[in-house]
Amino acid sequence: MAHRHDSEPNTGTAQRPFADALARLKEVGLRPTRQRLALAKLLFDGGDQHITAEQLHGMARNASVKVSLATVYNTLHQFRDSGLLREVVIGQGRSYFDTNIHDHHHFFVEPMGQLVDIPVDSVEVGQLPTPPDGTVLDRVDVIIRVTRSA
Amino acid sequence: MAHRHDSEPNTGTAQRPFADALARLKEVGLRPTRQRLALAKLLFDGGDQHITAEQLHGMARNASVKVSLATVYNTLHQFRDSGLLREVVIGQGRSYFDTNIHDHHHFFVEPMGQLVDIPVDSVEVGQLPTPPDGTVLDRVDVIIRVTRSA
DNA sequence: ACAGTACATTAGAACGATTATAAACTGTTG
DNA sequence: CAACAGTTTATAATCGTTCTAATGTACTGT
Ligand SMILES: [Mn+2]
Ligand SMILES: [Mn+2]
Ligand SMILES: [Zn+2]
Ligand SMILES: [Zn+2]
Repeated sequence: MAHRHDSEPNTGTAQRPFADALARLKEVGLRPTRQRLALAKLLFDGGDQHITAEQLHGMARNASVKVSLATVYNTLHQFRDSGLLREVVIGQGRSYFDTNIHDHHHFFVEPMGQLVDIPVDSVEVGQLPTPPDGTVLDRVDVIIRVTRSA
Repeated sequence: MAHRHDSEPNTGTAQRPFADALARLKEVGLRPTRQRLALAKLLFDGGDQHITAEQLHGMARNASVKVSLATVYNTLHQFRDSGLLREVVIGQGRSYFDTNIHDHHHFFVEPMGQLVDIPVDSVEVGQLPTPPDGTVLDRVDVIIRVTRSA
């Protein structure tokens, strides 16, 4: 299986943060290298987050993990391709990688570009129109753009 | 007024494509320069379109309109700020400028990145969650990602 | 019409995020 | 351990976009 579903019973990974990184990599068939283990830990320990490549690189540096920006990009893309992460492209040319891989939507707080999750059942999207000829539905993104008001 | 509403009676601009460009610029208080007139014509003559800066620059070149890419960007942004265009940021770092300024949503055909309009009442988005504290709702974008199937 | 001025256009450089390259390194297998 | 495939890395390249500052143009008042 490529990724885990929300409704599956918890297999333990969420509870054992330190052993988890290795298990995740094994599961998707990626070699557990120093860099991937460290990045997996940074990504999956603690709650869900929406993080850019630059930010993750900064977190790594901050945690004294020696890893190049190129590897951060490589790893994020591999994790995305393996279903460990979801990529959210939003704003001008910025990619966020979302550790919440369940079906959900987003608030996008401009202008600083912060993402906030919206549970999928908080938005009633009924009655989808049929896709254009020769195309098949991939995914529905609802982005609620909000701005600072205070 | 900053822009025209869907429900207003047609004031004639849609019917008189050639006189239209000038009228539109006047309406929003932009000087009718050679470049802006030419770009307005390319944008607003004919049906609605979703166009990138590069594409519009290409259309201009193709129509023997001498205009720099910088001016194409400047003009698109001015038109957007004036309410003549809507900007749709989607895909990795690409901006589309949408001549359909009415409230509506989009199919996004990957991987070539074509946009197709969805009338706003074809998608039932009810029951929006309340925005995060200190923020106020700006706009709701529904993007239905589809892929080639044939 | 003309000068004065604010606004607009432009080529080219700069930018920021991302992707490609190709050489050095490391995990795994036998 | 040897051998190989897979991985990491510094660095260059790319892409769309924005900035700069020099030149050109549209409007205003006389
Ligand atoms: Mn699934
Ligand atoms: Mn309106
Ligand atoms: Zn999310
Ligand atoms: Zn549209």
